[in-house]
Amino acid sequence: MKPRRPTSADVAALAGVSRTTVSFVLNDRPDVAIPAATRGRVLEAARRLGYHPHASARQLAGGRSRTLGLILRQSPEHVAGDALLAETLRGLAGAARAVDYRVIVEPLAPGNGSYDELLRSHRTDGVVVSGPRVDDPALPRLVADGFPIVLQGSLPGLDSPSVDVDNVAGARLAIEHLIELGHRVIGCITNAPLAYTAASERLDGYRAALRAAGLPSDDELVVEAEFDASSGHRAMATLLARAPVTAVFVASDVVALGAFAALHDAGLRCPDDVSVVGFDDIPLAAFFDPPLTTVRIPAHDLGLAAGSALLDRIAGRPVPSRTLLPTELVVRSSTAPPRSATDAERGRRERRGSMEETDRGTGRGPEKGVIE
Amino acid sequence: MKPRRPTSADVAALAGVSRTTVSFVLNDRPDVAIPAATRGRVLEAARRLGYHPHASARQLAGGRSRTLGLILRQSPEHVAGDALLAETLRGLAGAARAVDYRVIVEPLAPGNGSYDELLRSHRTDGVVVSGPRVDDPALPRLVADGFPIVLQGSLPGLDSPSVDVDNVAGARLAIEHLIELGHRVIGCITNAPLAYTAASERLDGYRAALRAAGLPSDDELVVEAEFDASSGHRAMATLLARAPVTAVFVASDVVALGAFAALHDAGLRCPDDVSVVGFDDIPLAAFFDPPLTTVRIPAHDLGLAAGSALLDRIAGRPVPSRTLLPTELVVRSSTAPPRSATDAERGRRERRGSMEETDRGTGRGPEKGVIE
DNA sequence: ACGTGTTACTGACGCGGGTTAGTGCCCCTC
DNA sequence: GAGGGGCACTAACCCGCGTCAGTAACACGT
Repeated sequence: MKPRRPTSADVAALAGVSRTTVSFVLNDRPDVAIPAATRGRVLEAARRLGYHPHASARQLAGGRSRTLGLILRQSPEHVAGDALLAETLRGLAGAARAVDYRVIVEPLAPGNGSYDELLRSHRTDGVVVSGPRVDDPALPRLVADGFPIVLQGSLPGLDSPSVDVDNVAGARLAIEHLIELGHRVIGCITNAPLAYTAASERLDGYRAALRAAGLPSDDELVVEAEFDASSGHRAMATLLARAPVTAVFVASDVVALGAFAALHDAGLRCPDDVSVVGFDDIPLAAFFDPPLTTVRIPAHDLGLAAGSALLDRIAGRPVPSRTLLPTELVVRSSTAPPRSATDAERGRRERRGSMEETDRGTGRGPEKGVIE
Repeated sequence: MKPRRPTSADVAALAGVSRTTVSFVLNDRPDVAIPAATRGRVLEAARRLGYHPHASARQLAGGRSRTLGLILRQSPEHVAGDALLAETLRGLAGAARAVDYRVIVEPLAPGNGSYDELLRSHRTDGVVVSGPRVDDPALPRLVADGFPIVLQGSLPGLDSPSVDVDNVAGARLAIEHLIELGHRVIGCITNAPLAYTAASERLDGYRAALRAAGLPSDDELVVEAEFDASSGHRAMATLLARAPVTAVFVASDVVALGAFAALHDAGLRCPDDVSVVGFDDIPLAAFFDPPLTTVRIPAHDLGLAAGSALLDRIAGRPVPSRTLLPTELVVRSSTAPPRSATDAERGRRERRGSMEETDRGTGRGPEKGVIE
C-alpha cells in the first residue's frame, strides 16, 4: 500500500543510469563531467519521485553529520531570562543553514547531563558552548581530544577559540559616559556571580574606566547580582544602603529593571537622583521607565560569528583564538548629570520627554508606520 | 598516528565476542539473555576503548533519527521578542532528552526557506511547528504525507494534533478580573495581527467575557498591535484617542510595556487612571512599573506537552487532537477599581506598596536569600 | 541412542548513499 | 589500422551498526 520512500536506486532506475551517476549529479561534483542531457534526466527523475536523500545514510558515508550543537551551560533561570538568546540562535542557525548545516540546541544546566555524547557519537560535527564554566570537567577533555569547539564567552586557559562581545570596552563606554556627565561616585551591580567571566570582565571595564579618570574604585561600590530582576532589586537596595552613589552601572538590562524598582521603593527617581546605565540593550530596554541608557550587544552577529568560527574550525581553516565584537553605547533617558550639577529645569524635561527625544524606538520604531 | 575512533567491532574483538553480542549488550535488549559474565566483559571493553556508537550509523540501521525539530515560523522580530521561547525550548528539550532524543531548532521566517527537508530526509522524526500560519503551503502537504507534526498554537482545519494554552479562557480570566473591579469600558490591544490564531483567540475570550457580563464589545475598543513594545505604544495611543477606557486588556506583556509608555506620555497613571492586564507573565512583568497584573502561561509545560505529544505520535501512540493548557491570573498592581469607584487612599497605597504586597517576587524572590 | 529443549552466542545481510578504480566506446592521430 | 586519449559512465566496496535466522554445545528424559 504505502509506497516506500524513494532511494537513489529508484532514481537511477527511472533515469536509466547507475546509482553512481545519480550521486554525481545530485552532489554536482566539479571534477566529474556529466552531459546536460543525462543530468537533466536524473534531475527530472528525482523530481518526479520526490526524492530526498536520506540524511543518516549521507552522514554515515560522508563522515560528517552536518549538524552543529549549541550548548547552553547557564542555569535554567538564566536561560529563561536571557532576552538575547533567540537572536544569537538566529545568527547561529543562519550561519549554519548557509552551508546546509542544522543546529541542535541543548539547554544543559551544569551537573545536569553532559554533551560528550553529542560530539563523541558524531551527532554533531562541533559545538558552541555558551556560558562555559571553569568547573566543567568535560570541556578540557573534549578540547584535548580535538573536537571542534567554540566558546561563546571566554574561559581563560582553555585552548579553544572563543567569540564574545568586548565586555571590558563596553563597560568602559558606560562608565565614561557617566563620568562625562559629571558623576564621581559610581556604583556597579554585576550581571552575575563573578565566576562567570562576562561578569568579571564587565567589572574590570568599570574599574579600568574609573582608574583612567583618576577616580577611586571602592569595593564597597560593587554588588553582585545574579541574572534576574529580583537580584537586581536586592543589589540596588544593598548598594543604596552602603554608599551615596549618584550613578550606577548595572551590567545587565534585566537586572537594571530590578534596580529601577529598588530606586522607586527608596523614593528615589531616575535619572534625577540616580543615573543608571544597563548592558545588553534588550528589546524592552527602550520602554523601561525611564528608557534605559545601555550598552548594545550585537546579539545576532555574535551567533553568526560563533557559527562561522565553528564551521571554519570544522573545515580545518584557521580560526583566531579570540574574536571580540564591538559594543555600542545607546543613550536614552536613564542618565543625566548628577543633581549637584544640574538645574531643576533639566529634571522635568527628562521626565516628560516625548517618544522621539527619548529615543524609545532606538532607530527601529519610526519606520514601521502607524497602526491601522 | 591518530587512533581511529573505536567501532563496535573493536569492542567485540577486545571482549572476545561477536559484534552482535556487543550490540545486544549495549542496547540491552530485553528478549535476549546475556549472562552477567559476558555482559561485564563487553561493558568493560567498551569503557576501556572509550566507545561511543556512531549516531548516523545507528540512525541508518535503526530507521529513526532520534531527533525532533522545532520550527519557529514567526518573524525574526517576533522570535527576538518572545521572552518565553527559552522556557518552551527547555521543556521540549527535556521531554526529548528523557528518551534520548535531541532537538534541532530552525528559526524560519515565512517565505525564508523550508523545513520539508528536515522531515523528508529523515533528519528529524517529527517536528513541532510553533506559530503555524494559514499561508504555509508546506504544512498541509507534510501532514497529508503522514509526517508526525505537532502544532504549537492552533490552526483550524488542519488534521494534526495541536498543543496550546487556553487563550480564550485566559483572556476571560483577565476581563472577569477587570469587571469584578468595577470596570465597564474595557479596551483590548491584541498581541499580534489577527491572522495569528493566538491573537484572535484572546480577542474571542475578551468578547465572550464582556458578553457574559452583559457589556457591549464595541469594535472601536479593539486595536491590533504586532508583537513588540513599540506597536503597543502606538496601539494604546490610538485607543486613548478613540474611547474613554478605564481599563485595557493587552494580550501580551511585551506589548503592554509599550502601552504603559503611551499612558505615561498621555499623562495618565496606571492603575489610577487606567488599569492594564497583560498576558504571558514574562519574567520581567513583576518588575514593570507598576508590576503588571497578567495571565500566566505555563511556558515550560507547553514545551513539555508538545514534546511528549510529538514523541507519542512518532511512537504510534494515540494523541489527542487538541491539548489546552490552563492559564492562571497573576494579580499585581496594574489593576485597581476605576477612579469613580475608588477613594483617594487606595490610589496612594498601590503606588507605594512594598515589594511583598505588590507580589514582585511572584513566589520566586523570597526564598533566594540575600546577596552577599 | 535419539529426539527435544535451552542457553549462548554468531554469520551475514541490509539500511542508503559516497567514492574509487575501472571499462567500453568513439574519435583522432600518425 | 594500430595506438593513444578523452568521454561517459558503472561495479563494487565502504561507512558502522541493528537484526534475523541459525548453529554449536550441553542437559534432560526415555
